[in-house]
Amino acid sequence: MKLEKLVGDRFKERPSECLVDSHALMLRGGYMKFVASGIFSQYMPLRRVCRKIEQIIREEMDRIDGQEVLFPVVMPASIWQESGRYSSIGAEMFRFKDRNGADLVLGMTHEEAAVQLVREYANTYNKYPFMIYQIQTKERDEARPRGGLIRVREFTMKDGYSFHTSQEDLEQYYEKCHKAYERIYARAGVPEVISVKSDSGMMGGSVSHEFMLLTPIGEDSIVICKECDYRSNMEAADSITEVSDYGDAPLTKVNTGDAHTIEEVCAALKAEPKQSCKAVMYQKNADDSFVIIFLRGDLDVNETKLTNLLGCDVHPAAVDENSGIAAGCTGPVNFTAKATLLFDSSLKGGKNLICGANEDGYHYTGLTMERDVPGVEYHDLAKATEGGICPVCGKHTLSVSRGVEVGNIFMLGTKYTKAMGMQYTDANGELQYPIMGCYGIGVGRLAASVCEAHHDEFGPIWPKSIAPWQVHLCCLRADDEETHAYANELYNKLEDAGIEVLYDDRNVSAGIMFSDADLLGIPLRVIVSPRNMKEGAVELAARDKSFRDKVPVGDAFEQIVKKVKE
RNA sequence: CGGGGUGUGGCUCAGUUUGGUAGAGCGCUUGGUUCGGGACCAAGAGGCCGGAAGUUCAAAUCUUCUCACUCCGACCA
Repeated sequence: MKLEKLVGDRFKERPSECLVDSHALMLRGGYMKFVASGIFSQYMPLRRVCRKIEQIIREEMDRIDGQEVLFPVVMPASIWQESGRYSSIGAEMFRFKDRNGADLVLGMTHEEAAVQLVREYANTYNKYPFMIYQIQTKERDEARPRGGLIRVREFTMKDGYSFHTSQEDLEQYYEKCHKAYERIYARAGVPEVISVKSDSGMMGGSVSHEFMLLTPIGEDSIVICKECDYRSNMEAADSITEVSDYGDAPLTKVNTGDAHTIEEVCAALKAEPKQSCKAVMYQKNADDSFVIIFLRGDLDVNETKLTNLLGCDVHPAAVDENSGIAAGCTGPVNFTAKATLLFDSSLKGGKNLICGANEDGYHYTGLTMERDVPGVEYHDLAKATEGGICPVCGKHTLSVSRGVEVGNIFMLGTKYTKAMGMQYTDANGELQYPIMGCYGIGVGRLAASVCEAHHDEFGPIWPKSIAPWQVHLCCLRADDEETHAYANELYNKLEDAGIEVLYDDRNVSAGIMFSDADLLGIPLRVIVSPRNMKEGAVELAARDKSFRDKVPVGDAFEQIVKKVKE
């Protein structure tokens, strides 16, 4: 391929709306073009990167006996009504009508389509287990696209669905798939991707893992133990705390004046936030009824754990006079207003704490949970914290990092097969519902993540396995006949040998040529120039700066082939 | 959905406060000189200033409405 004819502009200025480096570099490097919020067209370089990622995924899925299929993008509402998700999923799903007024949706995930595809076929236990997967476009009307390809509304995803006749079989396959995913990330050049325990969200099911690339631009918070192998998404992370025992003290009402926040109250009473019991208020989305969570003053509520416990969605409360709640002075003792009260485990066994007295301007000191609020049930509702206690090894070794989710795997159970009436006859002649697993990887997001993990100020540094081309051949001073003739010859030889080479023989300055090469991030750069020709040499340089050598003109072809193959 | 911000040649942006003939740099075209890290000189092309309505002798600039994009939050297989 000649760079001269490569469609797509490369440019110098960083677009102001780009906060994320991969976003800026992919626009600047002519990888993609903005079309609409969260929607991009891909130019050839990005298409080639994505194709290589897809091929790696395909090979690894085939290796664990996946069968590639293709589901439709447009689906009738009816199969989504069967699973119940037509109503449970909100505005995130694109919905429209066909000319006859029938309801259609654009696929944002394909569990329904997968069950629809195999439910008549897989009617006997003999046909199990099996896994089907596709690599295809997903459409999601995201509330807030961001970060270039990190979060978009239209994207390519590999999604796989496995079907089993026993939980043990699913677990075995899940583990196989977990390993396949590790191979995929390693092959794509990001072996540092880790798997973490995750919350299952709208997919349903019990056990799930997310594959995370740790980076400050990530949208998820990841809790990692530095001592053992405990790793979890913040959403699903257990919070363990020590008992807050500050000795015996009587429950005493004190005037705290205008102090309302935990910081103000604790400062006024010369205590640390850990010694307080704070109240965090929510309202159920369904009926606006109040939910109050009491937890230790230095902790925050993990809203995912809260909604999982309640079984419904909530929003932060808007407290008014009619609620009877004394905002800023709310406490568990003598609480009379109407609300659901929940207690976080961090308060269990707490002694001599500070809490609101449910009266404006007053707090209690000496709150002792068992004595003053007897018989309550405690739940784990707090967020894990930096330096917190690891739920597995019990040491104060938790750290919290940001991560981008580049894949996930779920044990779905029978949620979809039951809802959609998929059954098979087992060995005893009885009807059973198959157990499902599902496995996703976002291709574009992975490409952007690799770029994010491997770039410098000048451009991406693509790993060889997914680089758009293997060799970037630069012919400096193409107006010099001897130089140009040699570069042409080298280019033709490399092409004939099946090497992917991008050939730049434009008559432009070295600065332009090199900065374009930096933006394209191809691992091996070959520089043919009059200066090198005079020495009878060709220069080979790695984009990642791991080497920069001159080789004799006569050996150049062999040396390049060797570098590409190694 | 709530709160900010921004829409001006292909790109990055000035100009808007205080209304008065539409600007710069990059890119593009042509000619010339350069040439190993985004060269230089000269000559060009290219914009009804997101859209609509209004105020005014006069609107990129003021008013109202609207659309799009973006950031923070909510939401998120």
